[in-house]
Amino acid sequence: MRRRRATARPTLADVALQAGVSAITVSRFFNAPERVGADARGRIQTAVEALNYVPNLAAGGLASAHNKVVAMVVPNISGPIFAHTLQSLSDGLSAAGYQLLLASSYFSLDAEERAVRAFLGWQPAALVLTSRHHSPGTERLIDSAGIPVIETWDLAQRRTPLQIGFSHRQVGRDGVRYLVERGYQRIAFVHNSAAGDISAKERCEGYSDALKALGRTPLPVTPKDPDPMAAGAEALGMLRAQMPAMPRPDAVFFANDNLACGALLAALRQGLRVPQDIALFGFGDYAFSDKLMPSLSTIRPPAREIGHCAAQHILTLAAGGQPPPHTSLPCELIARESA
Amino acid sequence: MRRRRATARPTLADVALQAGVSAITVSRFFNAPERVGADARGRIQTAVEALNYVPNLAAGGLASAHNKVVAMVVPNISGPIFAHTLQSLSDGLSAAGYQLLLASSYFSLDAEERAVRAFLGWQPAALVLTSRHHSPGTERLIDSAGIPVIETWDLAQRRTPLQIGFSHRQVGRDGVRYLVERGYQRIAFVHNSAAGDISAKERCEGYSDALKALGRTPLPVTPKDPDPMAAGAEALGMLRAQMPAMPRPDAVFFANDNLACGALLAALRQGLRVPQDIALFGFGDYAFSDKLMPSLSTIRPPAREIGHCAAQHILTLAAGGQPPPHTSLPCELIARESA
DNA sequence: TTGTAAGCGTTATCAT
DNA sequence: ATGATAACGCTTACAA
Repeated sequence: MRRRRATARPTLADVALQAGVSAITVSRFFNAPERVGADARGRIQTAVEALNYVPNLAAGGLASAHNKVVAMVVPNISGPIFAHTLQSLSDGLSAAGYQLLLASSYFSLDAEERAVRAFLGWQPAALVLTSRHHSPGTERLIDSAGIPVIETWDLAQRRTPLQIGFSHRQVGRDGVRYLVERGYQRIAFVHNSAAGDISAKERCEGYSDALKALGRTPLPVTPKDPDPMAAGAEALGMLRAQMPAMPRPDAVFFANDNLACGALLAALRQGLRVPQDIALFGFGDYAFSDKLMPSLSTIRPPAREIGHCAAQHILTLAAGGQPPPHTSLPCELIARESA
Repeated sequence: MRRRRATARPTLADVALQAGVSAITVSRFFNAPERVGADARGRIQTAVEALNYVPNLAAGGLASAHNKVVAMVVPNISGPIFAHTLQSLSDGLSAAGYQLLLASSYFSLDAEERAVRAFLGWQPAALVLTSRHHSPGTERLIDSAGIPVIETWDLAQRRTPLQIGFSHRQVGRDGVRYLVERGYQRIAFVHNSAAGDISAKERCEGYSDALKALGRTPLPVTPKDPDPMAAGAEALGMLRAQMPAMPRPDAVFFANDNLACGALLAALRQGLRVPQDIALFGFGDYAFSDKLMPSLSTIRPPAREIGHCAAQHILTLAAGGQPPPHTSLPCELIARESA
């Protein structure tokens, strides 16, 4: 049959011919140089440079069933925090010659499933997901994937997948404890349900648990606006408009810093003093959070650390090692001016 | 020779066997379903679901020399702006079934070259780069790559690669014109050379050109601190410490909003009024820029639009079309409070 | 240290 | 509409 080489790119065979060795020796030159004789090595090096040869990784992966690719699904790439995890994961992997395949789910379990299905086709060395909540289809794919799966940004005892993250419930509890210690009496929680962010719901549950344990009544608020900044402002309005019989909250815990920021700017526009009239507390420690005036008190998740740790785990697995199934990385409570 | 199937994953042949057709028919089921008979289609569908079959894309790409992957190199993933381009590129491509391979260069031409070399091994459908400045090695790789290359975030008449972006020199000129129209007399430019960001240098050149055209003297300042916020504060100090014989600048144009933000916060700490005592102007329109008080006047680059346009170009190319070689996307000057 | 042969899972080509 | 066969470019297994 006629050859059907699509590109004019040189192959291993071309390099071998030019260097006067066999193809397998050129293959070894790339994968185990120490097993190639010094003068063969020199001739191969020359040929590679002359031809501008780049190994075809798809072919290599097919032959070895071992692709140097890692796939990650994040809720969104351009968000203020997941990008840090991506960055550190990418850095840790590229140092070891791995490539990163990326997709975003926008907090949609269906989109996540589509991305996972597509990724599996590349037989990646590992699959990194965000959160531990998936569709049944995703679960099925993962189970039959035959490749390591790492769930990040979350932590709960669970079976197969490796987990690297923290407890969102604990974040809710920690925020409440901080606000209570500061003397705040009526603490509300604002949670933008529009996002479909299950982890945010868990932070809210932690908040509720902590308040109930103190004998206080949780006050969850769910604004409707899809834009988080606008939703924050909306929530502030809802809380200020409470029935007069019911005393207004003196502190508000937000599911993320975008919501908190929207509320903070709205509060300032309305002439409210923060934190004297109302204290505001966030989650995420976004880039703007320390630049607001007053600066935003918040909880910083270990975004970079998660990516770094995931990269280490993957390299450990590739080396035949066995990383710990659950890695708990601490969040950091950052006390600033707003609460 | 003994089989060496590494994974237990089902293959096309397994599906074919179960569906009672040949492998090539199953291949058609995925790539051209309309060319498969209705009842064969039904049996194949059943078999695919029963086996949880996912096609091996590396094998398909090898056979067809046509991988549904696009590779992109950005200076950094977690930066405030490139993430938007990544996000829109990823969205545009994943809708068409393409995957995104990602690497970051940290403004290092060598790191870019390494990433390009690794990417080329995947024979991607297209290679998307940031800026038009590359190492000679990268140029060589690109030339012999045989795949479309798109340079983004930059624009200058040039040969092979497609370009999608804007003129950084023009950004420098536009900023100057705005500040001059506002009546500022002595306009400095702050540029953190530590970043190795060639595009920022071009913005500085545009600034210099514009001032010279007006018969004024450019006043470029290059702080040393590697941290951009700190560098902005440092630059402010340098400018305030000018010789008394030389009047202090009344406006400062920063190469990016991080620098401007650092200067803004430092100015407020020093009791300076912005913009009355000193006007500050940035570039990038980062997430915090409209939240500062005073809010930061800046120029917004078409980050999302670039990614979207790149995705369109790639799909056009894949369909055999010929996208325009140079696409100019406008920046938007955003007049806020700081200048 | 180096080579030969077979096979990885898919698609292009040609045939029916 | 469906199939047989030969590639695609590389690596494993075994041999020398």
